[in-house]
Amino acid sequence: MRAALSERSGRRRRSDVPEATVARLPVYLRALHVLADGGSSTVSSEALAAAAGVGSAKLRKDLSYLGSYGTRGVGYDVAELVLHVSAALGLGRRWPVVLVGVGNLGHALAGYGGFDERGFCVVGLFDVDPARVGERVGEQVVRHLDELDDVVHSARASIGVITTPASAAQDVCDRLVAAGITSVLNFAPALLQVPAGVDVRKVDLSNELQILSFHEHRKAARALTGVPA
Amino acid sequence: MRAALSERSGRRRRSDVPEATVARLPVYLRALHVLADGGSSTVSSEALAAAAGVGSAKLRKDLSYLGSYGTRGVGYDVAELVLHVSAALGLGRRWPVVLVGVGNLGHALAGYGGFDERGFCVVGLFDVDPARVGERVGEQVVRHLDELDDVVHSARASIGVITTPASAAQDVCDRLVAAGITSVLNFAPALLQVPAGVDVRKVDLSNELQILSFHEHRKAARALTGVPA
DNA sequence: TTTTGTGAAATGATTCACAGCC
DNA sequence: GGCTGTGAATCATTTCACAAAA
Repeated sequence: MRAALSERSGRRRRSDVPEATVARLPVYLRALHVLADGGSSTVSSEALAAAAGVGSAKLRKDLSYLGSYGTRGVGYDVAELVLHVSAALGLGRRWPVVLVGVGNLGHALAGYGGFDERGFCVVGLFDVDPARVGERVGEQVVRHLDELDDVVHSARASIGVITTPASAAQDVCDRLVAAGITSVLNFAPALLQVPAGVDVRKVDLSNELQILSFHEHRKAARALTGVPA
Repeated sequence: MRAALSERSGRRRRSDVPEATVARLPVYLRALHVLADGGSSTVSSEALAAAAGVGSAKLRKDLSYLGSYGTRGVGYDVAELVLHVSAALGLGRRWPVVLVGVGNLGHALAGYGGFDERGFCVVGLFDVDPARVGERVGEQVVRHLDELDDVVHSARASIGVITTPASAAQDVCDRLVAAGITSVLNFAPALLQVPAGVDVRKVDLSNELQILSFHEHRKAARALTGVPA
């Protein structure tokens, strides 16, 4: 028996897009920008799908969750589709982002130019190491983590990036959430515990390498077992 | 009409693990190491699942693809399971890795300690910028990209990491593949074209942020539309 | 009694294939 | 004639729920 949600419908609502589709929208958006820069004004699902590295049927179905923005017999208007995909991704505004942990990786990410071009801007860099506090990185000066609340509130930031060692990640995450952050991008190799309503995505270098090594291993085994192709 | 593969069976073979499961094995492995370091010698699927952030049924089914390594009524032997999961991931050996593009991000990754602890070792750093060639980073000296073939062959590397700008990524990828690399981890925001038999995984900061902004946007919309919980 | 391992059911994602529109 | 949008079919993944083992 479940608490009565306002309709336990199996039907998909107009505004909820499958997770798998959401994860591909940024890819489509980037492909669209490339096409626009290349001078295309319209594009077929076939061509856009090729540029994005997916099948055309998948692309069309993905876009259909956002609305019906193509023209049969013609294709999609590139500029128009950029707007619709951007809107779906919430890129009508610029999102302020705070980053905690200004070590090697934090430095690299803070210096990454793509931030501003893609709808985000770094409004605060934080660390606990006194040797790093005060250092200038890009447009920002590294602040002590104690100033997190002030910055998150005054910049109205809701997205935080964690680039600390694993041992500090949960504590930092708790402080981010306490300050009002509701989306976290975690580069630390640690599982983060967060309250409901907070989204976490994780990026982990060694996980990715281990997934590749699984496949390498399998390929090597195949070669030995004598599978020709 | 398809070329006759040696049996077009719908049945899953003993040694092929679903992709979704493969992607979780590194997570389980890390959780197991944490448990081992904490002194646990056995663990139940419930406890390991909690440590890994998944449901216990999913964990058990995932592990069941590797074999039957638990004891009913007891759980899994931590040390033994570490060995089995490591073996499945192909971590019985150390994988040599080459990295191309020693900018901000390349520097950061090259300096990342976790490499060696997790079954990998960097055997070559490459760049085309003469200003960077010769620079010492960690244990390695940055080489010119022209030396790629030599190093890949002599170190028998099969995994390559790309941390160049997007504009160089495809060319670098082609050179990696030509040198014999068959697994690529791509940090450049570009779609890579590779021949069959080569695996590519992509990590993209702005994609991740845009996925988060999608959800932030939706949360904000929900709040306005007056959804209480 | 406790906990695994796993068929079977349920859910989610992808692909097919074509009606409908330009 | 060409291409989108989308039901229906297929395929993949997750969850359920319980028999079997220790």
